[in-house]
Amino acid sequence: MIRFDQVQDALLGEFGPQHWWPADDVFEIIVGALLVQRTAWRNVEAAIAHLKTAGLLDPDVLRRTGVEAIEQCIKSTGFFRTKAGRLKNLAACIVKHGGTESLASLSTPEMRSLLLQVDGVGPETADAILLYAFNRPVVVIDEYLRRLARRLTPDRATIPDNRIRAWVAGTIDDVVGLNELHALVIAHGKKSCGRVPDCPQCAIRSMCGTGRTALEA
DNA sequence: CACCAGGGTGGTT
DNA sequence: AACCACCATGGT
Repeated sequence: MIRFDQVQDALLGEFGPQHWWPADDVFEIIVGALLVQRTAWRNVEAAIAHLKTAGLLDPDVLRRTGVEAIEQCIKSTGFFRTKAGRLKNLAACIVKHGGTESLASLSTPEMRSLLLQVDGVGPETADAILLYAFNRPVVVIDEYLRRLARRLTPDRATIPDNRIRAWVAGTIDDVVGLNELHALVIAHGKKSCGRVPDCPQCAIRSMCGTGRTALEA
């Protein structure tokens, strides 16, 4: 089986450091993780700037703010009605448990199940929050990673999420590495080679399938 | 014009 | 359990 740290090295060589997450504040990272659902990041930046200007980038404030005001700020992210409600759900959950500082004392499994109880937070968003906002060593699994894992196997077999987790964690188990990996996987997936079978042009090519691409065969 | 973007939910087979 | 429509704006 291909070592995932080698995959990461190859991606790093091709795409360079991604320096995620582009924020310093914990709650801002959490808000960004929610708003970026099915949305390009550049459209999230404007929304966060609006929220910051309006003074809404705080759990206790956001929790008690009307949805219309929130919708106005986040319109650029799409699904703004859905996301305004989800932001309030998240803020309410955080306040209920004493703020981000108190949450930080929870174990990773505890925090994960807590996040998953919030309407609008699914597995990927929860894991992104754990990794990028709370610095927990978590493997964030998205469609890009599933696709990548599949093409790295000899028979292109679909691999269950828990297997992907174990596979990645086998060689990448630290926060910095997992942080960089998720960002690199997305950078790779967004490029055209990420959608073409066996990555005919990129650094991953030699690792796909049996080690030979369809083009070389 | 069509298609995609750092998903999740609820309903239907 | 596997699909499906839906959410909705902004860029290419």
